[in-house]
Amino acid sequence: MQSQRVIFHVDMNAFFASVEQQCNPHLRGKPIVVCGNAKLRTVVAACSYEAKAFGIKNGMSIPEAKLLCPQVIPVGGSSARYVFVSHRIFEILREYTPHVEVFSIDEAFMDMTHTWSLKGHSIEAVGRSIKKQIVKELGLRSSVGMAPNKLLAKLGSNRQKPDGLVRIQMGDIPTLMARLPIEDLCGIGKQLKLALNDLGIFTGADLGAASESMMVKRFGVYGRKMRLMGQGVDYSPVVATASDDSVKSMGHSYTLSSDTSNEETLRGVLLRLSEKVARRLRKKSYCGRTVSLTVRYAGFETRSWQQVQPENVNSGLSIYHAAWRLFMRHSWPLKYRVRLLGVSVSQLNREAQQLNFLDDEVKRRKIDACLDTMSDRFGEFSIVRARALGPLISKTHGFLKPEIERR
DNA sequence: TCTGGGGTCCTAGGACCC
DNA sequence: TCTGGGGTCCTAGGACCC
Repeated sequence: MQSQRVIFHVDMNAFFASVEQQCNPHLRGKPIVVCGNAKLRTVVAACSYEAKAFGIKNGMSIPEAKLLCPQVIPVGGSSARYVFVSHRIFEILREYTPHVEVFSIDEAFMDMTHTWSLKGHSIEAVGRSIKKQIVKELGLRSSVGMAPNKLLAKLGSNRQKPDGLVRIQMGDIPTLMARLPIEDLCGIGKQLKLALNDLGIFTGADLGAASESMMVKRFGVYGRKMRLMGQGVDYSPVVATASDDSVKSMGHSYTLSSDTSNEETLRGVLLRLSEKVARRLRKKSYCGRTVSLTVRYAGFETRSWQQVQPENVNSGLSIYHAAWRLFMRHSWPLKYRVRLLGVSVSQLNREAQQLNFLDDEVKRRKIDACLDTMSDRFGEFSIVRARALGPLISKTHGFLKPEIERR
């Protein structure tokens, strides 16, 4: 019975920006935005509440943010730091229940059905206790939503920010849905909102009252699911996240500092991305069978192609060769200059990469192992294949340059 | 808006096999 | 070969999330 479940959703407030402010006291109380290298084409990944007050939002370009708030401070993000803090947060949550589903780097669902009464005298008291512990240990504020299912728990944590604590019960649903814009429901984005609005559906209540056959006809199985969302119904279980085994793909992409059709530059970027993906795969003892290439052109048109490889790959060179083949087959000769390149590997598995250890294969593995050791010791890309230096030669593409100069 | 980077899941058509 | 139907894999693209 879903009405008997007790689900929490814990959502960190302005996570990256708060971590930065916590680590750098001089940033506290100031409007900051966390972004990639501010000199390149980047967008706001997170902004402090002081920045939000100026109307700055995630996804905005830096010039746009500066227009709204000239004194805004762009801060280059440090993902290792966020991952570290994130792990600690989830450890805290696991002290309350083993059923913790990691939803993103700063969010998790918890099934507290059988454990809340062991941890406090009321459901709200347990929520408060979690928030308090995160502040005490990490100095970070969070919002906690408590409800009979994941959909409503997430809605709850979103309703009060920062530092929220909101419980939604079955009896609250009619009032809540009557005024809730459909786009506030997790799973309804820009396109679905437009399509639903076209059908005269604007609130959660509209959605819940829509005809099921019409919804299924228009949206397929997801139509049925959305209609239930409008009724506040969600049967999906909290699936405890097993540390790394749930990963389905690993990839990296890079937006060039300016659009280019220079083959050497493109090859260099692709090789570096491939090495980066390969290194991550090896670090987690993964290899994968499918290599995908994403190309975004100057006009922002984005295409992707993939190919299953004859055998599992986790070496930078084999990923690069596969990606370059896809590029040559589908995107060469270029009609437009290239804005972004992305490489990813999917169909991951942990089986032995290759059975026949040919001489070349042994050599390749030695080189990879050596690259990994060097990168671990001296930082990523302290050592790279010569081809990856391609962009370094051209001054207009600062891909590797900042990395090298830092040393 | 001169528009990042990391993912997930779903769909639909074609190839291929039985 | 003027041919059915089901199952599975592969590929491309779209929508969503943070």
